[in-house]
Parts: sequence; structure tokens; C-alpha cells
Amino acid sequence: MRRTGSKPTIYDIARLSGASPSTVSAALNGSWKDRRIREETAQRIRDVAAAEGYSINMQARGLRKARSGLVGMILPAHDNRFFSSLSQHFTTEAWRRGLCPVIVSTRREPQEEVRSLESLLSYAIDSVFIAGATDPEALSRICHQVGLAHVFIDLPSMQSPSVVSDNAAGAAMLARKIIETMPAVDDPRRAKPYLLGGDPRLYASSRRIAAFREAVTEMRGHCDDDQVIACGYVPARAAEEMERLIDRIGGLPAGLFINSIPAFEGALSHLVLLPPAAFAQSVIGCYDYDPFGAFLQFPVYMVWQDSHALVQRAFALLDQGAKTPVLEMIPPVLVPPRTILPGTLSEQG
Amino acid sequence: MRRTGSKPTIYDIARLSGASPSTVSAALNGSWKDRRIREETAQRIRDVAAAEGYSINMQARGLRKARSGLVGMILPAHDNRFFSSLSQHFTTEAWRRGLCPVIVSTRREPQEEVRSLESLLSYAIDSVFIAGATDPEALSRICHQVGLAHVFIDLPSMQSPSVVSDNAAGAAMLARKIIETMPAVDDPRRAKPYLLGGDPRLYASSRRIAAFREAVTEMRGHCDDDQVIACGYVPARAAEEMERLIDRIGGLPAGLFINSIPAFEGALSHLVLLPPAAFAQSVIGCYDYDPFGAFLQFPVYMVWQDSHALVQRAFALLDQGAKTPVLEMIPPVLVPPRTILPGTLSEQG
DNA sequence: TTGAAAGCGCTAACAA
DNA sequence: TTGTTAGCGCTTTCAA
Repeated sequence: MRRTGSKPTIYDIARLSGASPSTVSAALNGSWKDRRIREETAQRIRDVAAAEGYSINMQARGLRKARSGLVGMILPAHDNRFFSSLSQHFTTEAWRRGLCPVIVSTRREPQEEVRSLESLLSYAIDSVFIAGATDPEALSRICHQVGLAHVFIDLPSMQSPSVVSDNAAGAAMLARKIIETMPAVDDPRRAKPYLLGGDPRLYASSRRIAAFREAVTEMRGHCDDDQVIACGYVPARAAEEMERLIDRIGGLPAGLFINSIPAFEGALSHLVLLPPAAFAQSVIGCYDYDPFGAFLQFPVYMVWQDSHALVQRAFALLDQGAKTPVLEMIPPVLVPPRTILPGTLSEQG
Repeated sequence: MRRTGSKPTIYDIARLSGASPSTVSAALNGSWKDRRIREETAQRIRDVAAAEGYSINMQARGLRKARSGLVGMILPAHDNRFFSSLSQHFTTEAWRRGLCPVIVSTRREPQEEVRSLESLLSYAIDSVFIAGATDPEALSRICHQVGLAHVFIDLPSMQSPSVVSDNAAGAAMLARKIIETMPAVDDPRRAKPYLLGGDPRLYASSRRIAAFREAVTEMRGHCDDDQVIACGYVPARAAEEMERLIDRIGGLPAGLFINSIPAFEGALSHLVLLPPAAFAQSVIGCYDYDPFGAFLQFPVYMVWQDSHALVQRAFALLDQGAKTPVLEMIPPVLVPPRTILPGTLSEQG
């Protein structure tokens, strides 16, 4: 008899159904068709299994087949609209394919990224999605070494299949819109558009910054170095830099391009100290979308990145067995002020 | 020689270091101390392992030890500030303890909750955290049946250890603040506070609704049934009901208690259509906190739930091996309008 | 202080 | 059409 409390195994089902373990295995995992097991035998076995509450032990199967059914995702952070949206679509899509998703967050630390990947390898993941990696090439190297299927998302690797949103196009759209809409201001220090936030060492940021510079140069003749304040992603830093800028140029600039939601949140903690009138002479845009961010006291242009499409394309690349370094671009969308995009927050709360 | 491309096993390390597999196993998993293996033998083995890039196969260990090192979390949704904050703290804390976190989201469907739990069981998870379950008792039963350690978060089970935020206290605080601050309004239909959103069948909602009713009754003498519009968590529904309410009572109510961020997002899509003056005669509060929600065109009182504490306490309950149904309460915090809480979004972007 | 060997639950040759 | 058996990589007695 089976040890009580523990789950039944195929040996239990074999005994109970009068079949052999291998027949049970085949009947239960679907391979009975080509193992030429009689329909009724298979059915009898399935009935017994159901009655006993059998469910397969994926560890054992994984060990035997050298495929775990686990798929990993490496993320910088979880509590960030963009990344949590990625992880949402990732888990949904993984389970939909019968895979079990495992997520690690690394707080943008290269060492942790490598450690995380190694942890995931211990669990014998079959493939991994790497989003927003600060050191893509290191991770890419490890994946190639151990022959692990992988795709980069958001921040690409030169050595691996990658899918990113089209940062250059998105940033150009936003910069142009800001410059077009900017009011004329007397003070020359405030008459220019500024960019706040992001890390120029990271691919996404550098693309956005370059696109901002280009748009400014094209539409305004030139772009000064002081117009780009790439102070990183930490809200507190963005808050400081926002304050410093306002002090330096004597008020809000005519145009402000904020690079990412965390930077925006930081800047906001200073912006809210300003009188409402301060915003009359200023146009603000943020690269990234937040439904509440769209309804602040002042209007904000936002850029929405299609995280669903990013994940879908990443899975598609894996499906087609991509190994060579391709770079897929997903176009982002410019969202006018005071607009709620449908279905951005979970429809199910 | 080892098959190229595949990871080295303890047998490879054994051969290379001239020790036996069992000695290697002990040297590498820390049990060498009480297996009385010589310090230098252990060191030699570890050196070889490091040189070969050995990392343990958790599937094999799990199979042998009947402990996988996996810990599961079941969530209704991922792209929701509260739940994504829970999952963030969960993954962080799990990895910190050397456990591998696996998250499933169920879209508030009882069937999916059961299916998800069974999937996790196939992966031989050692324990599971169940957050926001619509049918806690069904899940509780399964866990007890298979002897799986588990804790409920946010929505409790009567049969299992649970940790929830103190919905009654939080809702009472918010309701009282709204009622105290509410302006006097001539139209009697608009002079009362209303509650919008939430599902009265769910524990958290029902507690909040009851607390709202109590506070209203206590401070205003009575609470009419039409003051509670528990229309669920879907933004679109909340938008409809917001519009209907405004039509019915001829404008914004003097006090509006919005139950949850998704309901708020829905309501917002209608609120933004109103002229700014409409908000002068109204006080709005939302149960749940969002940093951008705190800076809308109108002031909003918000309630912050301590998701970090929820997760910590849940792990603590597991640690102490709790099996009996205890219910722990974590107090939430009332956040005044236009306030950014530190560290709510990821400090690291 | 170390090694040999059995076995965790499953799959896949190979036999029958 | 089904059964027997070896083995995935690890841990853990038991023996040496």
C-alpha cells in the first residue's frame, strides 16, 4: 500500500490498474498513441489515476528528459509599471504554453544578474528571458556556454536574439511633440527643452538621449550639453536634479523630457511644490506611460511601450529556435495628455 | 571525458578530483563537516568544482530529498500596484532564503486558482503563499490533503494561517477622514458619502464596506443602501457606475470612498471629464496607494497597505511551522493628499 | 576518513 | 500490445 500523505506515483497506479509502470507512464503523458497501447487500457489507467488523485512529478520527468519545463525571466525590478507588465505577460504566456515561469529580480546589479542566471541554471530552466540587463554580454556568454536558449528584452545583446521597443523612434516622437508645443519664453536658459533621467551607459537610455539630441538639433539648430541630465533611475536622484535645474535656470524649462517613470516619480516630488502657474510656461513629457501619471495637475505627454508585444515576439523568437543575434523593434505609442489607454491596468483588478 | 556542452555532474568532479561521488556530494553541499571529511579533501574538491564550473542540479537533489526548494505564490493579477508589490517582496525574500519563487496569476477565477495550485504541486513546491484568493477554502482543503505548508495573504482562509491587512481599521480611518472633511452641500442626494468599487463577496471588500457603513452610521446617524456601490474590480464597470451616480445625484457627492486602485482608475476616466470646479464641493479617498494617484488635479486621501510586512509575516508564519488557523492583521496607513511615500516605487528603478 | 550502492519517479530502449 | 530494465544526478545509509 501507498504511504499515506504522500502523492501516488506511477507505480501505485500500475499496481492498482494491473498495468506496468511504463504503460502507465505512456498512458498518462500522451505517448500511448505511438506506443500502441490500447485505447481501453489507456482509459482504464487514466481512470485509476484520476481516482487516486495522481499528478505527475515534474522533477522526476525533468531529470529523466533533461528538460524541466521551467522558463526563467531576469528582471531589474518588479514594482515598476513597465517591468511588472512584462512579468505579467510573461507568466501568463508561459503557463499558457504549459511552462512554469520563474522570475528573478536583480536590482540592476551586474553581479546579481550573473548570480541569478546561475541560480536559474541550477533549477535546469529550459530557456530564459533577460529583460533590462545592465551587462547583457556577460549573460549572453554564459547562455551560449551552457547551450541555454535565451532572448533579451528591452536591453539587447549584440550576441543574442533580442527584442526591444524602438527607443529612438519613441524618443524622437516625444521630443518633437515637446518642442513643437513648447511656449516661447523670454529667459534663454528656460527657452530650451531639457531631458532628465536615464543612464547613458544603458542601451535604451542612450538611444533615447541620442534621439532627443537629434530632434533638438534639427528643430532648434543646436543642443547644449547642459540640456541632458542623465542622472539615472533612482527617484531620489531625479528629485535632486529637478530641484537643481529649476534653481539654475530660474524656473521650469519650456520643455521637459523625463526619461522613465521612476525618474518622473522623483521629479514629481519636487514639481508638486511649485505653484500651478509655473506649469503654464512649460510642456512636460515622460518616456513611459502610467494611467495616473496621465492625470496630474499639469498635462503630460507619455510614451507607451507595448510590453505585451515584446513578450510575444520574444516567445516567437524562442519558438523558431533563433540563436543568431537578431534585433527586433517594437514601435511605442505617443499618448496625448489626459488619456487612459484601455486595458493597461489589469481588466480583472 | 565529459560530454561537451552539458553541465558537469558530481561524477565528473569525482573523477577529476580522485574522490568518490558521495564524498564530492558531501564536500559540495556542506554536509562534509559531520561526514568527517578532511578539510583539505573538501577544499580540493571545491577547487575542482569551481574550475569546472559545477553547479548543483536542483531537480536531482529535489527528487532525492523530496524537497524541491521551490516556493509558490498564487496571485489574482500581476499588473496591479498592490499585487505586484507583494510579488516583488515575495521573490526578493524567497531568493534571500535560498528558495526559488514561482508565481502564478489566476485572474480571480476559482477554477484557475485550483488548477494553478495543482500545477505548482506537480513542480513539487515545498510551500505556497496564496494571495487574494476568491475561494480560499477550496485551496486550503487541497493544501491540507497533500500536507503542503501554506499561508494566505490579503484574503484569509478560516482553516489556515493567514495574514491580512487590517481592512476594517483602514476603511474606518479613511471613511472618518472623508466625512470630517466633507463640505456642506445643499442637495441632500449629494450631501452624503458614497462608496464605489469592490466585491462584497470577498473578505477584504466586505470588511471595508462594513467599516464604511459603521463610520457613516456613527457620524451621520444612518447609512442608506444607495450609498454603497460595490461594483467589483473591473475599471470599466467602475467608470459606468461613476457616471451613473453623477447622473443620479446631479454631480459629485460631497464624499467619495473608492475601494481599490482599479476601481479608481475606472472612476478617473469619468472624473476627468468634469470641470475643475466640480471638485471644490467634494472630498475623495481611495483605499490603496499610488504615487501618481496622489497628485491628480484634485486632492485624494489614500490608504497604503504594507505589502512588505504582509510578506514578512507570512514567511515568519511558515518558519514557525504554523498549521492552525491564525489570523494576523497588519495595520494600513492613511496618506494625506499630495504625499509621496518613500521607496514605494523601486528605489532602483 | 572515505567508498559502494540503492533509490527518489519518471522515460525510453529493448524484449517479449 | 505490453513489460523489463537502465539510468537521469543526487543523497544517504551501510560498510570498509
